[in-house]
Amino acid sequence: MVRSETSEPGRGLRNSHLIGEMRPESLSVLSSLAKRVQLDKRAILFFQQDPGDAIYVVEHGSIEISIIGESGRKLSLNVMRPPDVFGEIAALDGGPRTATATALEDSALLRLRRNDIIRAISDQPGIALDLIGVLCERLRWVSQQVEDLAMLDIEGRLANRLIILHRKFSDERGRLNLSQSDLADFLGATRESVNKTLQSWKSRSIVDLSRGAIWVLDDAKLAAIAVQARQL
Amino acid sequence: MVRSETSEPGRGLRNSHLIGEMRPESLSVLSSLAKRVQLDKRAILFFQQDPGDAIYVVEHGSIEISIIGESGRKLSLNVMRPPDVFGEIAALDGGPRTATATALEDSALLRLRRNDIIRAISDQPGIALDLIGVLCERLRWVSQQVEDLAMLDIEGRLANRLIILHRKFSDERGRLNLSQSDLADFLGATRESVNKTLQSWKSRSIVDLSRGAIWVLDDAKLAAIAVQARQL
DNA sequence: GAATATATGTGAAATATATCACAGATAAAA
DNA sequence: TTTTATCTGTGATATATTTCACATATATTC
Repeated sequence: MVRSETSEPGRGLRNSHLIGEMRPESLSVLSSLAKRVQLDKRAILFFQQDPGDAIYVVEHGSIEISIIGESGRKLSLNVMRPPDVFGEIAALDGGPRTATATALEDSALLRLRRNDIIRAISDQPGIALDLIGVLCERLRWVSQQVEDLAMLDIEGRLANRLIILHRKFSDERGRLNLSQSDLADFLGATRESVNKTLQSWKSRSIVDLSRGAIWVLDDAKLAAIAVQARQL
Repeated sequence: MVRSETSEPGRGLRNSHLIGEMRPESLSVLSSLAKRVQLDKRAILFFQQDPGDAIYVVEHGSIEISIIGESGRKLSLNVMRPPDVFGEIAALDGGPRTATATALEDSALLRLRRNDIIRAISDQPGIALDLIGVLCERLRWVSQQVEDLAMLDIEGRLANRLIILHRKFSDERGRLNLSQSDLADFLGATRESVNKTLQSWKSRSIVDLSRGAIWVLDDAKLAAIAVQARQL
């Protein structure tokens, strides 16, 4: 699955979000420690519960972070793209992976190992603050997910997610390449339910649909649906 | 609501979980910066969305961390007791509060402000690692919550939560002081649904019930129910 | 192009849970 | 004690969502 791993360090690190928030002096310390990892499409980088001590930075491609239940049901938590960082929980606390990471397409990552991170922190204490920033960001994301799951019905959750996914993944023409099944996995809902909601939105010209793709036509109406769902 | 705030620092800090994981040399730095806060029962320390830059350590009492929807529905995320730490997200990243903190009883807290924390980190870089530990722990907790909400039905969620709450809050005689409404708020479910599940467990001698209290009689059976729920 | 796989669209039935409407029970206040 | 408020217990009904069972459309492979 993991195609290759070289020790070529990285210009890629310079563009990462982690790095984006980092002081320049932290940069050289970390870049020199990173190793590049190549993943084929559908390769699984790690499973939930695995031991694992590395943090990853996405250079190219996209990595899905998901929870796979024992029943086989999947809940997608996030899709990481350049210059996102993931894997930080297990990397930093030494515990098992809290989720599964899968390549959605051929991808290239930079890997930083726990010991190297700890060592880098003692050289450059500012790095710890940057990592704290990443963890806080992740906590806000997951907390929002809890709130949505507990408070919103499918229409509300779908409106919320679609807005976010659209912002992050749509191409120049507003096309979001995502099957309705995959979208359903993001909500903790079934494909059928998602389809029915999308159909009703299509009839109101809020979205347009085709095989494997969604266009958001009316961002404002979606936002209104999301807001309204919170008030019920 | 906030009864008083003195600058008396703290032996209390020494017992905290934050501190429990900390190097002794970090200790004196932080203790000297903490201020004590007294809260009356039902006092609200902060609301979700509030600005806020302090982290708190529970000295006495208990603080409920919850999300309150615009509809008024409440989802309880956690109850913090000595020596728990909370409020770390906003304190560390400077953003708004992600949840509401309410005193369930008269409580005493230690408050550490953002600037003091940052300053303490530059004196004692090890403190940053301790904070990273707290954030990772919180991420694991919230991630588990997402998984439970998305994957488990009410019976499964109730079994899970009850095991955890029982471990954390039951007194020597195994009595858990918690109304069924409050328990329902922990699950994102209604009191009625919780009651019906508890009744069925009572008939199987898994729990015993009285006004405002629950006894877990058969921990193992509860665990079995939780495991089984994951496989559906 | 034919065959095969994958994605979408859609109704009917089954299921889980919420909502509603009460009737005790128990505790707190007067 | 009487009153009042707050919990608990429980059925009937309503509702959201899943499950199931297909038909159709669109890609991919042979």
